[in-house]
Amino acid sequence: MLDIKWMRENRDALAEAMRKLNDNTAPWEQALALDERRREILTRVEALRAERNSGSKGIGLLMREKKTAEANALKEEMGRIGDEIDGLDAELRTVDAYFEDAMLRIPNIPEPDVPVAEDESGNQVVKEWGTPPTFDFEPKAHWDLAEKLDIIDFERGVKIAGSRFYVLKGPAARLQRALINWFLDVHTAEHGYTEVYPPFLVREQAMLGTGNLPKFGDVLYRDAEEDYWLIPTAEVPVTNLHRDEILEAGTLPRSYVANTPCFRREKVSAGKDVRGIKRVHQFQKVEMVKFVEPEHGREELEKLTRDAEELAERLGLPYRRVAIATGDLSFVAAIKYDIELWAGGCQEWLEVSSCSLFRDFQARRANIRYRPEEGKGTEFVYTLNGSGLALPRVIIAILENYQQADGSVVVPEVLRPYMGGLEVIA
RNA sequence: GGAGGGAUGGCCGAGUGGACGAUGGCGGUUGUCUUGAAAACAACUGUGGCAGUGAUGUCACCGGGGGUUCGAAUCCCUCUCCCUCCGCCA
Repeated sequence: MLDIKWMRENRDALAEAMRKLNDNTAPWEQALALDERRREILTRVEALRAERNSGSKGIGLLMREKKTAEANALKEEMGRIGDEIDGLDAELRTVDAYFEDAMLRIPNIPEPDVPVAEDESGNQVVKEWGTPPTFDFEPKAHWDLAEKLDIIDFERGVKIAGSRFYVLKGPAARLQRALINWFLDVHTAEHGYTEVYPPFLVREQAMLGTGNLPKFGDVLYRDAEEDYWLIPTAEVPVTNLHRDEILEAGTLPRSYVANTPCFRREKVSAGKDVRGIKRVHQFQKVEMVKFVEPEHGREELEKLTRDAEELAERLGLPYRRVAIATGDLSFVAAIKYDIELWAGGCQEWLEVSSCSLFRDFQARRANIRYRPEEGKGTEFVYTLNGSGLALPRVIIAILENYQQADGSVVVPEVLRPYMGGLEVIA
């Protein structure tokens, strides 16, 4: 959520930002109009309340002095004011509801250095690491490799749960577990993150806090009878750890890492990427989340992004960092880098991490504040997050890049201690 | 799932319709005293909205939402969470 005061005072900058985002649907003009109307009513209703408050006190005094007739006359007058307040209150409530809803549907403002473009065609590769492997044979896609090795069971996944579900088996299941454990060990032991195990089902309020609702309910799974939503990423429960809290400045930055399943309806992309495990309804992901002071936002984004990239480097997987353009930026992000791994079989760059700075956008929604050491009062924290990393696509990259002519797959060295010393999946 | 009890400021805890944004204690900040510290004493010590350049004024907030009333922390309804007992269960 944006700061309404800032919106009032920077109407032009706001309009310019929405233009850059290529978003014609954001109800920012409605929000500003509703805000004006809201304040108008508020001023009037509060003046009436002040009048009624002092009148009511007067009634109390008169009653004590047994001046019943005067008290009754005053009661009648206050009753009339009360009716007027009720009328304005009802109007205020309606205006407020529309105002809140509009505010929740306005996207974040991009950072000044985000590439400006209408859509993803403006995304910029800002860094490349490693060399895509070359093969002296025809490299296979992971679905072929996995089927031959009998380590991913696509058919039974579909039998049990439908399309876009899969079963990891034997060495593939263990490879995923090895990756998760190694990721968590690196982040906690070397990068200063605290591991958490959060709920995978959350209340609507939590989804509103991170910005997944109200706009993106169509990609979420939910309980039909109760207020439970399945998390699409650990970002949701972990960011909400500190909802409605005031953190002491000395305890910032706070860095958390969590390994959770992620559930996504992937409704928008039906028919796309149906083969393999590139786009699925359920997958495991290790997610990093930070709460920081505003002045350290950008610096922490760089650190977070490096924390993710380092994993790819140590796995020996070629990757590139992509700066996402304004028109392709997610609703909540002020700036976002995607990390994409090269997959030598299907010859594609696969997004395995999105590292974002949200500034105070999520913190305003979730009411996460801190007390600055200097000065008084409270400020909203800045939140950040990024995957480190999403499992299925890392598995794809390992299978495809480390494949050998006979269809076997070499296990990256850093993972061998986590695989019981296994060197080759054959 | 059934029955009952509860939720008050950073923490503990009082308050059952009228001067209560809320007694008191703890904690915190500042000051006095002291060479310094402790102790003692004193003052201050919640969050946010609106109007105003400002001093300031005003409104809201006693778990969330709604209602009754001239007036609600206090009465009623509802939701959430916590506790006790019963049932069930990895």
